[in-house]
Formats: sequence, structure tokens, C-alpha cells
Amino acid sequence: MNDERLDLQKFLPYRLSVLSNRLSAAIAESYSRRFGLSIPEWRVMAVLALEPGLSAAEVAERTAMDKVAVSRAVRRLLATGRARRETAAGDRRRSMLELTPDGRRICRRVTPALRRYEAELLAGLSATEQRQLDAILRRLERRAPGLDPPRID
Amino acid sequence: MNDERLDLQKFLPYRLSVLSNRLSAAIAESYSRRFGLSIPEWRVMAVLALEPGLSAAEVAERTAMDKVAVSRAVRRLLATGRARRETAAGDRRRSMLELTPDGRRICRRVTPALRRYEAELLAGLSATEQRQLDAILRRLERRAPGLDPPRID
DNA sequence: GTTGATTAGTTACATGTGAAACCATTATAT
DNA sequence: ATATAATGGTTTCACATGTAACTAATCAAC
Repeated sequence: MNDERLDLQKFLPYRLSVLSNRLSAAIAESYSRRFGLSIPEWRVMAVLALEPGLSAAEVAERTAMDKVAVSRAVRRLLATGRARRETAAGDRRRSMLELTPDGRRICRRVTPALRRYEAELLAGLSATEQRQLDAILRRLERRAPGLDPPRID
Repeated sequence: MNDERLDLQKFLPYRLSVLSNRLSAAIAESYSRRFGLSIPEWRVMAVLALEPGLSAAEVAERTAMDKVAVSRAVRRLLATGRARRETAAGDRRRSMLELTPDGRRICRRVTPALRRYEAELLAGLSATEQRQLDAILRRLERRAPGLDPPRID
């Protein structure tokens, strides 16, 4: 093997990055165009639809975003009337977040479109391949966080 | 199926995004720490190591970066003495890019570390799974660009 | 050749983003 | 009780990034 040259096209992290960016860009473009939502905003909405009452920190956990990004996304969602918050009883630092009816309405519109998009993408794979992909991703997701970072000399 | 709520953890584009970001962050951190390289700079270096003499536009193609990003990365590589360029004979708009000896030296140091990292990641999969992943990714890469974007109402 | 359209690459502007500092509140230790 | 630490969340600053406007060179048409 040539150890000076790296063919990016065959390098897994690069391939995942390109594929993932392409998908995310297509998806973000459509809900941004329709509702002016950014990726962080949409992610916050998605988890709040699933689990109303989460705090900002909990949202950060579930969306793999950092707390600054969550804070900004939440601020915009509040300003546009798509989420509400009240300070948690018993701990006045914490806040409880939830979608407004308008926020939920947007979710009802966005979600099916994203499901269809995902289905269209997966339609390129057999049922077997879909299961394989799921299993493989699960393994990689589990393994990645614990890996030693690349050690350069 | 509930069409109002989307569980991000099970949504393929989201899973790819999180996994990919985690890997890219770990990788970028190490070559940034060691050589002050940004992701775009490293990508440009990698393709120039493989194909010296490319123009900026060709680099953009191969790295899935836009031309502005390439332009900025190239400027920094020139400034730090890691790449050289000369205007192409016959078309004075075009430039021919290549790594300097110093640039190649850096590639020789970075590349093996990234290969090891990738190998460590893939070591969580069986040989069969590795082949499956490769085949599946190939299909998705091929399919994704042609998909209709999500159509929200 | 001259005009207009393309292409390569850079620059400018406006916006997004992450790290670190910061404020308020709650938990811990003595 | 009081001091110290830790936690939730926001703000600030410096920097990265994308879009669109721009310059320079080539190409196409006539």
C-alpha cells in the first residue's frame, strides 16, 4: 500500500461526509424554503414533538448539538411562536420546552415529506441490504465514540 | 405510523450526519493540532498528492467542495509553503496546483494515521459486513444525487 | 475583429458557528 | 450559615462558510 497517498473516494469517513452532506442539504433546503427553519431549529422541533417538556440540556443530548446551538435555535423558535417554555418547578435554572400548536402543525407537514424522502433513498436497497445497513450503522455508532483519535507521529 | 413525530435516532440522514460529524471532528482535530490544517486544506492536499497538476476547479470536483472553499484552502496552502501553483500553459485563467516537498512530507505523516483510524473503526465489523457496507454506500452515493428533494405540501 | 456569453478564480458581505467567559441558581462541604 | 463548586443557560468574540458580485481570460457567433 502506498502510505503517502490517500484516495478520498475510498476513505470511509470522507464517503460518509459527502453522502451525509448531500442528504442534509437537500432536506434542509426544503424545510428552510417552506418554513424558514434552520437545521438546528428543525432538530429541536423534532425531539420536542417526540418528548415534550425536555430541558435545553436534554435537547442537546438527543440532537448531538452543543448547548449554544440549542440555545440559539430555541430562541428563534420562541420568537417565531413555534415553541413555548416555562421555568421548571423546583429548579429555576432549568426550563421546560414544548411545541406550540403551530409548531406541531409544522411538524405534521415536514415529517411525512422527510419519511418519503428517506423511503425513496432506501428504495435503492433490497430489504436485506436495508437491514444490513441498520445493523452496520448501529455497530459503527457504538464503536466510534470510544476510538482513539488518529495519532499523527 | 405516527406521521407527526419523527424519531431522529431512526432517521437515516440524521444517523449518517451524527456518525460522520463525529468521525470528521476526531480526524480534523488531530491534523489541525499537529499541522494547523483545516478540513478543506487537508482535502485539497489529499487530492493533489494523488493527482498533481489539477486545477482548482478539478480539485473542487474531486473533493465535493465549492470553488470558494477551494480558493481559500489553496491560498492558505500557498502561504504556508505546502503547495505551489503556476498558470497553465495555453489557458492563463487556469492554474496547475501541486504539493511542495513539505506538503508531501505532511501527507506522508497524516495518511498512515488516518488509515489506522479507519482500520480501527472497521475492525468493529466482520469482513462480510465491510463488503456489505461498501456495496450499500456505493448504491446510496449513486442514488442520492438524483433523488427528488423532499416536497413539503 | 468585435460583441456577447462562458469559464476560472477571487473578493465582499452577511450569516452561522464554537470556545470561552459570563450570570443565575442549586448542590456540596465544612 | 457560608464558602466553594457545579450546573443550566445566555452572551460575546473571533473565525468559518455560503451566496452573490466581480475580474480576467477564453470561446462562440457573426
